[in-house]
Amino acid sequence: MAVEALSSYLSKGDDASYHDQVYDALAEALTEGVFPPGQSVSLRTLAGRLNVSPMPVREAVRRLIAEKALELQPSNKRLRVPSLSEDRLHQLAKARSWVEPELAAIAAVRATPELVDILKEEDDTLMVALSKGDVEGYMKANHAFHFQVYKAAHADLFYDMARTLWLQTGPFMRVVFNKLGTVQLPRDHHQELIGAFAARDAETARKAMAEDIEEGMDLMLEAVKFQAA
Amino acid sequence: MAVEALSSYLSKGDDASYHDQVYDALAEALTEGVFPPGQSVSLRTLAGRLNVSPMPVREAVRRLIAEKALELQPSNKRLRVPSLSEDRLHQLAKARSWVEPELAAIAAVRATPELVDILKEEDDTLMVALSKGDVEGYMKANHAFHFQVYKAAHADLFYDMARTLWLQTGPFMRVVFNKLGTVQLPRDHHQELIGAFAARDAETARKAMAEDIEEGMDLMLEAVKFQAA
DNA sequence: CCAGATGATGTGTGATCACAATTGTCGGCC
DNA sequence: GGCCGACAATTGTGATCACACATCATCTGG
Repeated sequence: MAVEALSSYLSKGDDASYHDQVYDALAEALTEGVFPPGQSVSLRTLAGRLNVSPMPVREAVRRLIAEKALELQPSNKRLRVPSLSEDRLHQLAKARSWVEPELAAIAAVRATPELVDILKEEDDTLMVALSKGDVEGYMKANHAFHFQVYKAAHADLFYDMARTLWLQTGPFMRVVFNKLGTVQLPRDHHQELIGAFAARDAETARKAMAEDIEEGMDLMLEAVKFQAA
Repeated sequence: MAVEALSSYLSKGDDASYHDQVYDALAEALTEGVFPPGQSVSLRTLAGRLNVSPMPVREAVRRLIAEKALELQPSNKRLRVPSLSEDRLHQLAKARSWVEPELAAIAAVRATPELVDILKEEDDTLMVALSKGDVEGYMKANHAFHFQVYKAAHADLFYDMARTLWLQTGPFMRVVFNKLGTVQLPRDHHQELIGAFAARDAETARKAMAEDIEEGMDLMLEAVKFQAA
């Protein structure tokens, strides 16, 4: 079970507070889809896996609940990784299709040659994972690529919105991509994006990012419709 | 000091958990601008004012920090109501100008005659507050009006995004509007909005909401520029 | 052999205590 | 009279305990 490997997500020797470290660990695990939707978790179990008392876990989890990355089931009040309804996934797609192209446009005009180089590297490791059929590696690299872009925009509010949206899509995305296999994964628009960044062309960057996201989310929307039937 | 009246925000006799009640109380107080930006607060003080132990307050506050409605100062790690930079306010304006018209458009096609009646009533109380020069009453009524619309959209994700954005703008809005007085407050587009709802016209509703928000946020942007000088 | 009651376990929630760090406040000194 | 240092109060963080409730296992009675 995935939960056991959690402690590897803990940043070691950090001077940040425990609940921040726990939050980071859980957030990363969630966006990378370590937890499948519907997975139930518990404070004490997580605390045990992370070698901390339940206290910091409570605060980290409270924050994740606020970001809809976790939920308390109304019936038993027990903790769980949320499943996505078709309606909610549709809203997520719309929201992502607005914020993330916006971030790409902002980042493009501020792009530096260094950033372009970093993006090329990230995209290389992504392609390697793809060719090896490594879904986990693909998701990790894809996440790294996108957020390298978003960080470069220096737009905190939008950045956090994107982060929250990925937090919600992560678990479901992992399930879908696992089922599809890397062969059917969307041919991403990262090359167009890198080109737009090199040229500092905001509108091309915006459009490339929009297409990248829409294709990915379309896959998930199809999957959720299929699952409903 | 505003903090003292906090207990009136607590929903009495509710069977919800304490931290939820505390959260609701603080959230409402923040969106209505009871706390000025920069105001420092403390867990034990809030707990005392709300007649609960510090424990539920910690969880409520943790959630509000996640939503950027409160912040921990990096230096002291002490709790504070955040101030808005011009850049952040700009992002808030952009985000609100996207989500809230979206919500209005969705709600418009689902509009019922009952909703239209409710909106008319809310708008009446808003106008009364305006004519009396009652800034607090205006903000309360305006908040109620908008979220009556957003609730009708039945789009949870967008709704929560709007809620979070209001949470962040609330404290600053109160300061600005207090300085301006109700005379200079933006002539809202609520009548157009109500008309669009009666006709179930999504695009007119979207445009009216967009203009409503942009005018309000423009006032705040001017204020923040003035304050910077 | 199976169904229903009963105890054991695990759950989130809240209270209380301990601790290190920061802030605020007095008193005394120059 | 104004500044500085020691002491007291307050802060957020974490750990531990208690409790009500839900879930699950076991055992008993038919």
